[in-house]
Amino acid sequence: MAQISLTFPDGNIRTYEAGVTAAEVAASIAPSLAKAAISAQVDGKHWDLAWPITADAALSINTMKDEAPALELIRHDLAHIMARAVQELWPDVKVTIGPVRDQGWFYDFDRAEPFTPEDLGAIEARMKQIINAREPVKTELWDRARARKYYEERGEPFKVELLDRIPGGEDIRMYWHGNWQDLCRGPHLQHTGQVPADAFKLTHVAGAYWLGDASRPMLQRIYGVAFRNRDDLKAHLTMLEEAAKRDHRKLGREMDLFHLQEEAPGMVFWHPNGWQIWRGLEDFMRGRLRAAGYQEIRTPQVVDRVLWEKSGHWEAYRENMFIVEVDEEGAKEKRINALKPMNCPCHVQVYNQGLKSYRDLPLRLAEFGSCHRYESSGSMHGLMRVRGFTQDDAHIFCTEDQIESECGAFIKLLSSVYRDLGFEKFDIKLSTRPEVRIGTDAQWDKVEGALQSAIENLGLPYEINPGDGAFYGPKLDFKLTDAIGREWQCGTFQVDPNLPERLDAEYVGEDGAKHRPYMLHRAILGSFERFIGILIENYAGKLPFWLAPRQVVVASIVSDADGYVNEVVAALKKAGVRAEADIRNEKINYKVREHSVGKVPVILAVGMKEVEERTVSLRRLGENRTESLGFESALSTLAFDALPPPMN
RNA sequence: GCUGUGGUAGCUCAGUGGUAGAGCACUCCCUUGGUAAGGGAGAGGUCGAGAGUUCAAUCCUCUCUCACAGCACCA
Repeated sequence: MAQISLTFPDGNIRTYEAGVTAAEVAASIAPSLAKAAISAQVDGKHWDLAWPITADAALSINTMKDEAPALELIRHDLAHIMARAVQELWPDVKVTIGPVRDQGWFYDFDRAEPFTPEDLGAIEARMKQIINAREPVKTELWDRARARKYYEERGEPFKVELLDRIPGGEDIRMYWHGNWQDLCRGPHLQHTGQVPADAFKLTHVAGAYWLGDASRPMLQRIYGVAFRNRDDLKAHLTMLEEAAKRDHRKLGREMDLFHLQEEAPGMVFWHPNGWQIWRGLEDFMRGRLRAAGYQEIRTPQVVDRVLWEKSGHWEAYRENMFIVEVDEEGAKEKRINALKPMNCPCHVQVYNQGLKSYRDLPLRLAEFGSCHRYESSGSMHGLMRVRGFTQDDAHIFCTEDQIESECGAFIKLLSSVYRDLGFEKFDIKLSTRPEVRIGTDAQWDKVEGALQSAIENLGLPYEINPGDGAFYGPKLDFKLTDAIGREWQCGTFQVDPNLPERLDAEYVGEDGAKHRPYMLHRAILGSFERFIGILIENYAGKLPFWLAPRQVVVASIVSDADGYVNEVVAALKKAGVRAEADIRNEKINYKVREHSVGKVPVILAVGMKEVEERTVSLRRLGENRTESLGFESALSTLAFDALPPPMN
């Protein structure tokens, strides 16, 4: 037998016979390690303990303490155990695939009737039996023909199709969980008892297309979550509750911000409180854009199809456009217009008015552009995905040489905006040239390089998404992270030489000849609707003072203080603070509770003591203590807090 | 768009083949109370829309619509 050398994480090198399994290696080190082992890393690759190692390698043994491999194995084994449980309970159900995902796994089944919540309970119970039976997990390499025959005979058409999709050279591996087997590339645990029986939960059922293809059959997908121990599972379920508490749809109703209704699906009815947030955000952005050298414009909502044909949208995007037909007087045919789904073609129209010189570039045209897109019914979600929305859109017309500096300036602007809105962390993704594209490689080199060095000059980390750019140019996507760790893609920066070409934008260069400008599409918030939804969820409704729709409620403790309450409110309003009086015939406890639930950041309570001393008792949302302040000092403090974050 | 589940008072939800109920909110009365729900009374619903079955439909059937959870989509 040939010998191989295995290098351990501590640098030790040991010699074994070729074909030794990771389990045997673990046993050779210590019996306790053999017992604790769940899998191995062989040259960084996640390795089943039962697989033979045939060549020199770096090896480390994983135990349940190694979070990533442990979770992967637990979740992956649970997928198999669940599939086995389902087939034991309903033998005619066909199995398909069941990958590990996010916090757990799912498995897709082909079954005529949908699974019910009661079914999930039964499956879960059966799974626990399988786990408690400590059934051995075995792996075997099979001949492709044998595997195919096996699944054909068992009437498992989806498995046959999967088998046929495995590339020719690859091993066909079977995994047995007790007497039940599944086609799987592994690795897996050694026996089902290694899966913690109290740290998983089947969460829900949903339809899902076979292989994610809408033209293929719809299967029944069962989702589960799983962790290494019960506490982690609990923590996860608590986190879900926390996310549910922050749901902007719920908070939007409670805080009386907006509503949606049947007659206008996907279009938001903003209430006074919600619209106040919007205006606060819009004014803030307007200030930042002005300071960054943008000029604000406004372009039409309804535009003739002719323009959309020129821009290419009619061909590529018509499915998603709201079409407006108009009977024009005396016309033989209806004139066809579309609600704009994007602002860019209109912005080129503004650019095209009057001859532009290279001296005018870069020209930055910004619009809080109201757009409409016919989103499919199933995709809409509160404010996060709507059919009518407003982008903080802008297009920068510039020369190729100006792209890099414009990109750098944009990232600076974006990061200051995110920071001031409470998002410290964001990621950048650079999407590079796709297979199908226009333009020469030299142009792509130059433009991609411009984006890349713009990011690098700012010393920011970024990832590359190879091949994910638009057909006309590369782009940057900016993803921010919210208070509970969720990521939201908001900002974007796209380089586009195509639309100026299609819509015939040009400028006169230094040489006196006409040139095509580049067009940079860029947004920071993305859409106001969605971004406000993100803000609400990020702050759990407790928006920063300057954005809060109702900033201060002045509440009387006894009705003899009502006059002073009104005086304080009037003074606050005059100082630019959004203040309201609460002089209802209710106890102060009641008022404090109601306005706390309503997420009002500051409550000023006023009783006879305050009237006599000309003070206020100030209570901030989320704090249980109160602070006594003089009238004037409260006024100046709150007036200062009401201002948006300053620019620097 | 697809699969599944839903739509009953402003909100959260119960309920029944014989045209409906709770809690909170709302209105009024009592209460003037010092920092997260004081007490009492009252008003409020075409039971998502349309069609069908039935002596009778909020309830059963069908269609539509919207919402929710996924999937697909997001040039």
